[in-house]
Amino acid sequence: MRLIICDCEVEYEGRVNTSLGLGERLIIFKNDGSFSLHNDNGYKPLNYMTPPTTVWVNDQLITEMGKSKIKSGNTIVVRQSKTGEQVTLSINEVKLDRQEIIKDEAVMERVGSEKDFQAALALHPEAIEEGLIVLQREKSLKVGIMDLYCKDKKGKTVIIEVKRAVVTAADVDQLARYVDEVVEEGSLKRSKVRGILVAPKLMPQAEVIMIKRKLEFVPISFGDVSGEDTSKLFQL
Amino acid sequence: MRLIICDCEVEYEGRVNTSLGLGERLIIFKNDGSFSLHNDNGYKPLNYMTPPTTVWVNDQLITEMGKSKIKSGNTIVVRQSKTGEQVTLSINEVKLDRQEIIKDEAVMERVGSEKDFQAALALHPEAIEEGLIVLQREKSLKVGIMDLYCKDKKGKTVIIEVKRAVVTAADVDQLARYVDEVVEEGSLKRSKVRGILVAPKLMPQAEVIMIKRKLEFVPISFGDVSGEDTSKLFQL
DNA sequence: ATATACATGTCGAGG
DNA sequence: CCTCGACGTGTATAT
Repeated sequence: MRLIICDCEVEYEGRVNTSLGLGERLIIFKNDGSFSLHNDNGYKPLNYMTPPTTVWVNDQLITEMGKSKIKSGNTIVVRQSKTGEQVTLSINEVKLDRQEIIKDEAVMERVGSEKDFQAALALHPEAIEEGLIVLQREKSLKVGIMDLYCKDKKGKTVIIEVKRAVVTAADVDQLARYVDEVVEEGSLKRSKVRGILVAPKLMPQAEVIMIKRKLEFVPISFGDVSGEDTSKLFQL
Repeated sequence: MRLIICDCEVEYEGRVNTSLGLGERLIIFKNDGSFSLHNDNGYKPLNYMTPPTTVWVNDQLITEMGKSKIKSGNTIVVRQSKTGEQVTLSINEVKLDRQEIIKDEAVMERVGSEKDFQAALALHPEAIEEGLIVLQREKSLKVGIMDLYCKDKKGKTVIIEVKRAVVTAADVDQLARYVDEVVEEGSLKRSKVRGILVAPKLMPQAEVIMIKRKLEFVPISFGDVSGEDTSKLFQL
């Protein structure tokens, strides 16, 4: 990992074009070829590049990032090998330049993803509705993959779409497509198939569409069904 | 901006919980309160926090980031003031610790956004279809805002949804909602209202829905209509 | 390689 | 403050 703090101008040419006048920034070249450029605001970079990249300093290809010299007046080009997108840096003054070796073998553990939520609901379908039985998780359809395929206590087919955060209009339409396909493919009556959105929150726009498409919403968050101490997850 | 390279363990408790065992990472505390933690892969941080934050070192509130001492054995807590989400760092060994002042007044210029594309299309509607007239941009509806409100040469109402990259299923549904509202609110026949997706590319799933909802797709990219040298934008 | 859906999505504009 | 839609979205997973 190479850290450079410098006064520079920056151009990006790719899916859009951006340009940034003179200013001091932190530049990070990582070992995997990723590049990012930060000012003093926000956790996100102003410009970036995903690997694989090639880096050129004054039209000279850099093979070992740690050994290249960078000084005032240099032009650095970071080029995405696959897409050809590139960032061009015009270096005015280098204020810090360090090559650091950071060793990290750890793998991040994560609890609370949508998959986790879905799994918890599959174990406790009664949290959604009394008498609900989960027949299959991640059932494939032509138009996508439904989260939970169920039957309710009256024997109706129930298709459940799980969202860890908020249900949007797009999510409702997605569920509506699943319900449509199940009705059509199974030659069922629409009244025999229910579609339920399970999430902590529903956007107003989504609610309108939900009602229009005769779908249902059950407000549950991961904490409600995870049981354990993982239940202290935040709801924004 | 404070840069710290250290061996540490990391926990995040918030919308999800994450934990990361011992390893060396780069930590960035920015002036606006944002926090991020990087390993040597990818331009994205492993953990991060958006402002506003408060930072605590061994339960001591830090008021000036530049002046706090951080050393082996310390516990650093970065807390999102509004949401309460927090990252907890257990510092094993500090390998680098620098407080840097970086001044950047520049504002990034950007060309090629969807707004730009929309504006170019409004100037050259003939690129979409001969005889098309743009009546209004960004026309408000109950269910959202349509990009371009037009009439075709036969006098039919045309609603256009512009995408700078790829049309997805969600985008088609979005346009379908707009068409539905215009038909219902204006008590029009569906056959008198057209919905057109303008974008460089259409996903297969999106095409299926498009056909089912009787919408149209016109393949155009920003470069085709921008005319100038800004036309060298990439299509992934 | 391509398509699909998730993300601690974040961010900014508009009401 | 909330809602909504764009983002150089990136990223993993399944096909």
